[in-house]
Amino acid sequence: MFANETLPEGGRPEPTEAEIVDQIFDAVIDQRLPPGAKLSESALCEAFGVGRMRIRRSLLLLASRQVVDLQSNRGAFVASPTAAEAQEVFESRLMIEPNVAMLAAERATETDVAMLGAHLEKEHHAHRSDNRHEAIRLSGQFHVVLARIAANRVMERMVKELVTRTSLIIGIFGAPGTDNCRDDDHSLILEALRAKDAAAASRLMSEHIGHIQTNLDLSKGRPSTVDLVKLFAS
Amino acid sequence: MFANETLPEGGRPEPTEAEIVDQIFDAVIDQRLPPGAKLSESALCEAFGVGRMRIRRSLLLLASRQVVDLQSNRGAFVASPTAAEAQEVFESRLMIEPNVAMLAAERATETDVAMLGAHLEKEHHAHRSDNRHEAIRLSGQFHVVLARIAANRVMERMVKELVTRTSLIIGIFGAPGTDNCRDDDHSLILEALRAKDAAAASRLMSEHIGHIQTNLDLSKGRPSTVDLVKLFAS
DNA sequence: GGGAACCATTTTGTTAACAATCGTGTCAAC
DNA sequence: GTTGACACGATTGTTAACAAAATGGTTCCC
Repeated sequence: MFANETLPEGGRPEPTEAEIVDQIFDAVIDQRLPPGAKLSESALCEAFGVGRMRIRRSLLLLASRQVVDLQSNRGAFVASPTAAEAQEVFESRLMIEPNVAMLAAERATETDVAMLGAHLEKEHHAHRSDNRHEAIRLSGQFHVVLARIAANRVMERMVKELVTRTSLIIGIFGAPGTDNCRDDDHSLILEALRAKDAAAASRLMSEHIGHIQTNLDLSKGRPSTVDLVKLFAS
Repeated sequence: MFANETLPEGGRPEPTEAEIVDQIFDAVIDQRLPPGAKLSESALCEAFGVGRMRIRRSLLLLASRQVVDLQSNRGAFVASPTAAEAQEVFESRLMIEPNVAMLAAERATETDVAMLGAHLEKEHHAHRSDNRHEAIRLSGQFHVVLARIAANRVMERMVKELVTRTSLIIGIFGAPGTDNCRDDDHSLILEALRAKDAAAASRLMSEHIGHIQTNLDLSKGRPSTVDLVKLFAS
């Protein structure tokens, strides 16, 4: 009679922890959830329609991937990477993603290339129609799709985490107007995949990450604990 | 009166989740916990002297790092990587660790080199005294220490996870007698660090991981679900 | 008027009891 | 003697009530 027993009443089928985590990841990537945002348990319970236990597990998983900051007796907050952490994230991306792009170029089937092409098309479309959140989300997702083409789940998880943290970093250290990924770079990488040119894919990815980093000002940062002193001086 | 309120009675000061996770990591690395071992909640509660809640959180964290396998309504088991997963782990290590070694060579202070030297000395000692578990543990730890010298926490966490999973892989696919890391390789890497030769450190690490992989037979593996069919055919 | 202490409310953390599921052993039937 | 079903025990999963901590507002004192 009922398609799913766990439907309370015409609602949705009770998201699992992984789904909750993914949704929060996406919200962080496209900057609907800014760094420092409070993630109160009760609000999340209502938002996802699940019990507190599941929310707490999800928050723990998010914390284990450095996307949320779990403060004792205070609650969960979207992480606010420091300049030092930002440095580490980009350093890691520069270590990992060129190799991922290389692998992807070696392993991409025609189907993969077509899929990535379609993804890029959506990216362009979102850009043209000024759909900012969608554009940012797809732009980050591009890197994850590439990792999926490389067919290495370890790398895929890693890239997803790093892309998400990069969104937070851009939110803190980025110039307000600039995009995080210029999609021209993505187009070039797609071409390298299409040509099965692994070396080019690797090089282009290095440059691409360099471009992202260029648009940041890691010195501006967010108040560390001493900011109050500066404020007091003025 | 009492040094710590949370001492039940002369016991230890209630390990935190991170400590429990670390201890289980260590036990997996030095193969005291073999792949597939059952990790029952009650046993762990008793072992660590903590409540069930903390154990469950720890298991969730371990599962999120692919070190334990959480099966619904059945319990937690130490992970048993498949051949495909093993392939992904080594692929990832080959992407990451040469770069980590490179960074470490660039950034190692004299103190770092001395510390790593001391670590290697302990490694040799454990080998000479046939302390198998200690030798394996230190051997794996070497890679983590290197990542710490590279001063990148993202990479450090990653390396720790990959080293741990490698121990499981060796437990499944490795020849029983062989060591996972030949410490000669480690000595060479230390020399590269001492000489601040980043390129050599990177190359040596690549070769080293290749050596580990050489001692595996990814075809032997453990029965997948289809084994019954093969058995039936014979 | 400003500041500090106090109390109330809200939110998080923990504990314990309950429910559900799985594995195992037993018993009966074929 | 083997196979199937059944029931028991043990272990995991969930829920709900409780305890503790922090935030915010109020009041009192200086």
